[in-house]
Amino acid sequence: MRHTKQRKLILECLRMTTSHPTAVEVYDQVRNKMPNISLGTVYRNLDYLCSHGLARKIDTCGERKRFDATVEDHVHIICTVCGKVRDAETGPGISPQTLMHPENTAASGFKITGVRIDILGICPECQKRQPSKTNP
Amino acid sequence: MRHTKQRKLILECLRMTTSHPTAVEVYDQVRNKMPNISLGTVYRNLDYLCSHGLARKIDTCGERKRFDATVEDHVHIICTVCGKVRDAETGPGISPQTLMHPENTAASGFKITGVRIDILGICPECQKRQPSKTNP
DNA sequence: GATAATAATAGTAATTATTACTATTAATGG
DNA sequence: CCATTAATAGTAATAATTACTATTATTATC
Ligand SMILES: [Mn+2]
Ligand SMILES: [Mn+2]
Ligand SMILES: [Zn+2]
Ligand SMILES: [Zn+2]
Repeated sequence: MRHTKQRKLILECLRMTTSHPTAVEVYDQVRNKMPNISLGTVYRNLDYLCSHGLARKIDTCGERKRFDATVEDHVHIICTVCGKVRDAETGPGISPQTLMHPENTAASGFKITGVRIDILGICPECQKRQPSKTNP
Repeated sequence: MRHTKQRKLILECLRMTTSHPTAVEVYDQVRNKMPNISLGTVYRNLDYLCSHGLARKIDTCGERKRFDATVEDHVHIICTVCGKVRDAETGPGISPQTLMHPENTAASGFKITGVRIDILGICPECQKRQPSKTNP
């Protein structure tokens, strides 16, 4: 709601990189410009940016979440060992079966082991509990 | 490596349900049959089962991991609010574009908001660090 | 079946990512 | 400028998972 220096800096930092950083990585980066920003502020603002459509939270296979300023739908290549995330360079209309073909993934240098497809939504219980804000 | 009662019970529990339980949910279930099994044992065995191809660990949108005894590739419907997981009833050869069409998801009762597609693999750095076991 | 070797366990402590709390600061509308 | 109050820094708390360690129980061998 308010345009704070911290919020602007965090979004800038996220837009500057393609590394899909963790909250702590954003924190470390952002401290170069603002040495006493707090980690809590970074977490709070990353959540804020996500809930306002300016960033996305990524569930990696590791233990900590990663963040992405690219909000358009796109495919990620995720390392199941270290949790690293890269953007896949796939065109539109690609099928799950062809997604992991070498010609689509070679550039990443990853050794591909599988594809994960999840449909995201809101379950019946949560729909009852959380009526849409436009229709209370 | 050894066939313990605990390990057998945990796998049985996981195979009995379609709920994609968390480690703690498995723990609660399994304690009915073996009241003083420890939570650490549940975590250790779930990891063991996953690394031996008998179970899968699921990254939900929530904070805790879930587990699935169905190891064949299949599509999940995940609640982005509570992290609940259901199996999608999709046939083979379905495209990402049609995955979330109402006719494929209506049965779940979920309000669908998006599809998440990730390619999984091992990054160049981790390939160097972790040479395949068969070729040391 | 008894025995020895040791993988696995129970119980507990430690770690780590994330969230909550609170007094203080600073963005914003008037 | 000033009042309002959202947001912050700093710290404490929470919660999921992992690590540790003495003890137990599985399994291979006799
Ligand atoms: Mn991305
Ligand atoms: Mn499943
Ligand atoms: Zn890696
Ligand atoms: Zn839900």
